[in-house]
Amino acid sequence: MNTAHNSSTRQQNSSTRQQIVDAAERRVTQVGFNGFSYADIASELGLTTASIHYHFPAKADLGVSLIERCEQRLREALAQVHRLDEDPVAQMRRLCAVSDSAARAGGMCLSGMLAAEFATLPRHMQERVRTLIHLEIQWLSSTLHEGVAKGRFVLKGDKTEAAHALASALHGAVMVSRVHGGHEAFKRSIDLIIEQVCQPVESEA
Amino acid sequence: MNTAHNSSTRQQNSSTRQQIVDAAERRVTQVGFNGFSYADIASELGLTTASIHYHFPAKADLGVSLIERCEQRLREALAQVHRLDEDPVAQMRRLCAVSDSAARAGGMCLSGMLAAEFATLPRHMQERVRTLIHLEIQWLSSTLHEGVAKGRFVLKGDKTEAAHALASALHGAVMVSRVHGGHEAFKRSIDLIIEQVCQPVESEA
DNA sequence: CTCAACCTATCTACGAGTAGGTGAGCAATG
DNA sequence: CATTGCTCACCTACTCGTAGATAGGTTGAG
Repeated sequence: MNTAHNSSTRQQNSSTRQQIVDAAERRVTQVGFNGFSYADIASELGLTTASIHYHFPAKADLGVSLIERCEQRLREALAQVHRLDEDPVAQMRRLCAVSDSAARAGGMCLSGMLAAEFATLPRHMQERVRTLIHLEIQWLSSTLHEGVAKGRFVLKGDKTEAAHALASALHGAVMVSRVHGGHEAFKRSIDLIIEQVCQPVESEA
Repeated sequence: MNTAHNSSTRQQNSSTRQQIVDAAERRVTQVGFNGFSYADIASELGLTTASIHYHFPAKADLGVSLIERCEQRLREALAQVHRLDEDPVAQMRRLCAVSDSAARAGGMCLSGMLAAEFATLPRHMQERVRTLIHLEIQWLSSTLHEGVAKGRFVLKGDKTEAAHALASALHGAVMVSRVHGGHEAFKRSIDLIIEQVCQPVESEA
């Protein structure tokens, strides 16, 4: 279940801590950061709230860890993409897949949910949310640049603006489709948006 | 202070009740339905929480009133549009203006925020949120139909799908831009999306 | 023996909701 | 036309539950 041999730096036990963050992430995507309590996670994991406070003294600490992990995953995926020189259209599909799994589960992306809750979040979390969303848009933007350069996308205007619009559409589609239309509507929406905004040139049939 | 002469049907005093709903709406668009308390509204209006409970026994009642009022405004606007046979491109701009004012204020649309909070809302509110979003999409859809018929939009695919995508993009743009890019980014995003998805034919210069 | 990783027990706060009271305004009636 | 009675709109003063957080004890592995 747990492949970590802790051979690396330190990070103590990590199993329980990991599970807490996992559970918190699931909750956030479903009910938001303010929608769950330590008690919820504790009962799910068979712990007490005090034990969670041991790992994350304040809820904001848990929130920050959550975002940082998500951000790190994004950076790693981004590095992977650059290392493998992955096809831009495939990159785009990969990024959409994140939203897609969120939509399939009837939840939202971490970043989207936290953007909605933004005004109620602790300062530290707000800054992290900003950088997380910024990173998403950067990814989209660089994918578009690369895709246009390689002739895989057709796109006249500014790439950063298009990236911003695509990120908006993705997060919006997840949000809207979970109350109206469901996962099918989500897929049709983003297919349409991607098609219209950056006109991907599929490899061929 | 109170301009109501109660000469009409009934609806009792309505002034305070109105103010409560107004205050609640402002709060919801900024911090969400779960982000404010009766105490917040009470102190803003110089009342006690008990007084608000008098008008809205449970918070869910306030929430439902909130949504119903919003829905009614939408229906009225829709009726107005049909009565005046307003230009489809102008209709589209009008609907965008709602999101625009929300984005300008750094908040979200009522429907968008409630969609994000969906899983934590009382059942009664959930149903209303569904119909509200449904109505928005219907409006967009009929506007697109009409616009295409009148040659004001260029749009090949299914209108309902495009409407869904547009609604998603609008709500997403409001949500994303308030944590990254601000109002300017919002405007650029929706301009781009509208342009790409339905290619409005402007009257002329 | 020490320390990480839990636990029990408790505190404080705040939020939703309730109970019951007050006073202004109006309506009917003796 | 003054009295009685009712209701609306608000109040004070709570209850009850829950959430975040703390203090300090226990356990088990190295």
